[in-house]
Amino acid sequence: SLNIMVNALCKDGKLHEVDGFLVDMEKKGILPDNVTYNTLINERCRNLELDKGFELLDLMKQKGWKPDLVAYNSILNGFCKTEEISKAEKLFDEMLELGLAPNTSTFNILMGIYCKIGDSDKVTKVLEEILQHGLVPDMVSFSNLINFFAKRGDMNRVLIYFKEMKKVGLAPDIVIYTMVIRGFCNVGAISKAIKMREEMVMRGIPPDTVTYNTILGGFCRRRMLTDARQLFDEMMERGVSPDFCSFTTLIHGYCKGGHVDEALNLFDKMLQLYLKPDIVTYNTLIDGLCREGDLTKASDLWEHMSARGISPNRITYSILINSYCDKGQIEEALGFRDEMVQNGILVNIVICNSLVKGYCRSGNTKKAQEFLENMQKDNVIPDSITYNTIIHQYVKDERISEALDLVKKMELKGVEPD
RNA sequence: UGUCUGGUGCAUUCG
Repeated sequence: SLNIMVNALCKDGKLHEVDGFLVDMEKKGILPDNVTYNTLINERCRNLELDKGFELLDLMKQKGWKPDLVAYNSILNGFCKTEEISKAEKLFDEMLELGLAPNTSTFNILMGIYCKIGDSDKVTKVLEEILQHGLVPDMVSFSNLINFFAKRGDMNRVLIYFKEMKKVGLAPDIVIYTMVIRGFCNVGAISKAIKMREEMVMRGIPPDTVTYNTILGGFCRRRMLTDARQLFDEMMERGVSPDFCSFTTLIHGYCKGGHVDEALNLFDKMLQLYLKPDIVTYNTLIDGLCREGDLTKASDLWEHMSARGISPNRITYSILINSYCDKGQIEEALGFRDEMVQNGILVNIVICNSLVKGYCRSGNTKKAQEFLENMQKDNVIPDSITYNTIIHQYVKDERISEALDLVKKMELKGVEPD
């Protein structure tokens, strides 16, 4: 019951109240046990306070408790969250030396790290290790695997794991199905995505709003706006209400398809339904309007947004900056950048790349190249897009030798030309 | 009583 209380306090984010509570309990003669310590260690690690976690680990040893697998898993998870991979790997080896047999959770934590850094070989290896240790991958393992490979469009792998999980008696849930659908959409296999939706319905898992939004996004990316609209209407009929994401997705589709008018209609409809547009909705529309050259409406929306208490974020600014850069109006773009920085938002690589383009378009490749050199001072490292932008401009201007020089330069800097 | 993952929408070059 002490542990239940401690656990409840941790889940409520009231870690600071735990110490007092433990003191009170100690007066009554109730002492923490290893589960108590594990709970606290885990909470500290989740809050990225690994040093505190280790302190607790020492404390529990002092009190005569032997840290068990759960304690180590918590700390391992802490290293995972802070992406201290070598420390995590070291700790894992230590666990083995201590004779602590890892469980599936241990491997899931490791797999999580490799997913995060995008190391697909290691991800696969962890799965093999699970099997080598005589363990069984669980729902979390499969979630990780399917999510990871679906995002990268490796649908062969996704289907292998999807089948495998069924084989070991795990029923894919709505999230798994949606991840698979998203993967198919990403590789443009819309019909397979739709088949998946049918399968989930057959298995008694009706698609929810997120599932629909995923398919909607797939249609929109492939410019299948009629299908998208049909699906959107179908949602209503089936009682799965479109949410603000559904609207934004469709608005995005219409904007990219050059139907900003229809996008604006949807925006009105959204307001009528009392669905609150968020910053993404506004950004999407502002981008669409800028591309149309309708700066009046774009700035109307900016006002509308501000009036509703939503502040422009880095992407909002990048949209405006990019719009001016496209037109070669570098001074206006720089003005917005300055305003942004004054508002405490830092430049990033996307914005710098836009500005490089702005210099190129205003006929000043020299300035563009200067800017490229200087952006490192802002802790922004030029990437292949930065170089490509200028190279393309040189090619367009038939200044081939300068283009080749820059290719050499990017190779020298360790940026891969494509 | 304690440990692990999760699904949808916005900006930069070329595509």
